[in-house]
Amino acid sequence: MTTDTRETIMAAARKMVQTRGYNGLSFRELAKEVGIKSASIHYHFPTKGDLGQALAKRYTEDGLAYLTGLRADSDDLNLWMKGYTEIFRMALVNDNRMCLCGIMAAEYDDLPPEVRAEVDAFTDVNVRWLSDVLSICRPQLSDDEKQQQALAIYAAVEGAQLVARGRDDIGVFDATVQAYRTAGLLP
Amino acid sequence: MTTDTRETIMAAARKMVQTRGYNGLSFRELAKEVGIKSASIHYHFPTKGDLGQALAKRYTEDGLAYLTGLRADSDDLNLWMKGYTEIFRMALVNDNRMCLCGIMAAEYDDLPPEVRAEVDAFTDVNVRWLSDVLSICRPQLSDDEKQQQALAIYAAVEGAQLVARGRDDIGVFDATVQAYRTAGLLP
DNA sequence: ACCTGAACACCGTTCAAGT
DNA sequence: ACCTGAACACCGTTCAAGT
Repeated sequence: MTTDTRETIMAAARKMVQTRGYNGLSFRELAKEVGIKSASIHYHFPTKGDLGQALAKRYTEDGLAYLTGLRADSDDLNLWMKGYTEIFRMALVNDNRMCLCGIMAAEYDDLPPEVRAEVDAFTDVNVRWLSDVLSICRPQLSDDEKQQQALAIYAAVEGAQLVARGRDDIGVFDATVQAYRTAGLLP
Repeated sequence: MTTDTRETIMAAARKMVQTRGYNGLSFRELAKEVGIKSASIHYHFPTKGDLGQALAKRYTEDGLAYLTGLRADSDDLNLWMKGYTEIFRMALVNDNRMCLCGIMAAEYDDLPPEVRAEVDAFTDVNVRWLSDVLSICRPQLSDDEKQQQALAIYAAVEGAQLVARGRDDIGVFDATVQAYRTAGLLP
């Protein structure tokens, strides 16, 4: 069995960013964890921006695969939305981490352009999926309204995660999402 | 007229943090803007944590004064809530900045304890004020329910700001808040 | 193909020294 | 009371050098 150094780097870096953000990611610390020198990280990812871009791209791909699977595995709307919020919930359960692109969105102005583009792409994937779900359960909405409603759902869930993370209390996340559901913001 | 160096530092630092976060705040850059050497910043704020703490404390005090004023100036619920979301809106209008404590919440794990405590205090002030407003317009709710509803409103608005900031589009913020209002999440 | 040590300009912090 | 230069251990990055 061969361990792919590039993948090892990405796995460790993803965890670091989900905990401390893009600015909090240190090549030297990362190198120590992987067991190589920090200069060697640059062999695999020439700049920190390249690494950030690769992380966000992979994160979005994995998320999209999960969301596509959700819709393929059942046609129960409740399961779909439960599965959607579950991604964000699991990040918190997993060492009180955040959504990779949510935490980097807060650092938006400090992000290299290539990372910024991938953070935007993650938002697009979320909005697109939610918008598709809304097409089914709220067919009376116009495309613009669906798009806007989807963005509102995404924003609210990211906010719930941000606030619950600060409280280090998964109960806050659950109760907040429940409040969204009760209000009818989530279908 | 005397210019208070300490205040000059805080004003410049607040803007930097609202744009690039606590980690993005550089003493050397800050010193350049203020016109002193970076070592001199340490005379006023021994550590970066001290500065961050002072910033968040001041930000919360100013916010609380504004919110208290809102309730004193009218007894129109709509004006209150309009005024509430307006704080977050203005940060975006003002060079696409974020709520000081919202952006620092994303860096929570990297924050010195004294800064963390002030970020928590800001959340508490928001939840308290919203909860008081809910006491008036939703008197049937229990204290726990009001508290939870207030937290959900705060989380949703922070999320709206985070996402709209990434889009650099005040229209996204407005439409998202409107979606919250329509859903009945905001009173 | 993959890794390294050494150097560079950055960072927060400390401290002895200046006025 | 307020500021400074110099030093320290950090940071991302570069590059010539190793295997």
